Amino acid sequence: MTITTEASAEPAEAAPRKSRKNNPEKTRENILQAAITEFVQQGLAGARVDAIAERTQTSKRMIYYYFASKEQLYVEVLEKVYGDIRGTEAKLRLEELTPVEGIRRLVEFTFDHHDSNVDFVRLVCNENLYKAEYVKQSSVIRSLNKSVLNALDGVLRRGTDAGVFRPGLNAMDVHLLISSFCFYRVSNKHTFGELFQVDFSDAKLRGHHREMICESVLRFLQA
Amino acid sequence: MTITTEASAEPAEAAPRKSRKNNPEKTRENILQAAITEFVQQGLAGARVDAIAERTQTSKRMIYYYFASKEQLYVEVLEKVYGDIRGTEAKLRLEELTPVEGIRRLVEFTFDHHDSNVDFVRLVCNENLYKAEYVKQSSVIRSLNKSVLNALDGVLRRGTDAGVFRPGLNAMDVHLLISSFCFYRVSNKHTFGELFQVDFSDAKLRGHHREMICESVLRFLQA
DNA sequence: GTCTATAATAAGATAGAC
DNA sequence: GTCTATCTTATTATAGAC
Repeated sequence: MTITTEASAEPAEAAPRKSRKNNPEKTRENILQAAITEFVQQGLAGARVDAIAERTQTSKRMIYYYFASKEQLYVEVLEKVYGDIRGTEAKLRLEELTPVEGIRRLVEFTFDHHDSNVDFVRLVCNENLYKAEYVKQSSVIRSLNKSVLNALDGVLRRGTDAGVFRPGLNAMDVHLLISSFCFYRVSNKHTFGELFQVDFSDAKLRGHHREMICESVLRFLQA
Repeated sequence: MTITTEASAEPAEAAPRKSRKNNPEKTRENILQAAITEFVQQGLAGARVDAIAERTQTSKRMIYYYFASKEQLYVEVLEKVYGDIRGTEAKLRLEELTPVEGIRRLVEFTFDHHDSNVDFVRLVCNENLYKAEYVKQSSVIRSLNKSVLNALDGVLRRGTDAGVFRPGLNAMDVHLLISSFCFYRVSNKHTFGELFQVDFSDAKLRGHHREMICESVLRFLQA
């Protein structure tokens, strides 16, 4: 009589079965990266599942296998891209700096972040064209973004207490001021560049804008 | 002998021909308006020619008859929307005001314009996703937008000469500062609103932002 | 888990009558 | 100039073998 023969026999037979390089994690990640590229370049409506598949080392079938639909894949792309920013502000350690230097560091960080993450900016633009429909679908995304306001609020308070910043300042207002400039400069570089014949990717202009937004914000806060 | 009989006979025969309400101008305009609505809501890739036709009092065939393709229709939509702004800045008569009041009027105008023209903002966003590809195709659009810089430059000069504004100011920088805030507040209201749980259409907040950008710009210019 | 082939449908563009 | 019907292609999604 053979008891539990099956279990002991399996492992030996499983190996020889042509298991090339079945790697679910890697395949999923591979699809996600390809999707980011496609969605960034084409938007949700413009993106083609076939095109995503072509950017992949796997097939279209796998996209549906892992993500069920184009829309759900898009939501996961959003979550990933938004997630990449999480915590980065926390690492700025603004509380170790003087209020003025803290603002300067935060502004410069925000500027650099947008400048070097065109993909993120484009996805957010696309998402606004959809009235944030997909961002709203994700419970993950909403849970972020609160750390920025807290950090900023701390710096503002210290500055006001020290008398270098005026009283009555609001963290969300200041964040809006900083974000709008940093975001717009990237999101609208093509139309603005065409209409006024300037090149926003020019390093010199970039540096000038970086300094400019710092000065602008600091003047806004000034007592 | 009958000389020029054809010309005199034509008008009488043309009328009885069942010309219901053939109005090329009106039909064209009708299509263009429908297209604006559709492109604003869906973007270029998302817009459906069938959907545009449904918004029309005419048929899909007419869209191709007048505009040849979806893309060309889109370009004409862009031209129309950009064109609507032309000249409006010129009517501001900034030269009649003090420099500070001139800036205030320009900022408030820009703010109000973006706030009440969400359609324009959305189309520009969409256009940036296409890297201004279609704006570049239009020779009409580029010819605009120069009046703003001239008007602004005049105010800045007068302010600097009067000693109320600091020297070394650049019109494009100031325009960028104003535009970015006014544009971003409208373009990103959905994601920003969702992430920070605020409603940008709230009248009170709107007034607050209007005052805020005025103050921000004036502080930036201050000597 | 992965592939190829294909179904089902949607969408841009056009034919041809009036 | 305008309409209805349709052609053609592209695209999302799935079936079924391995």
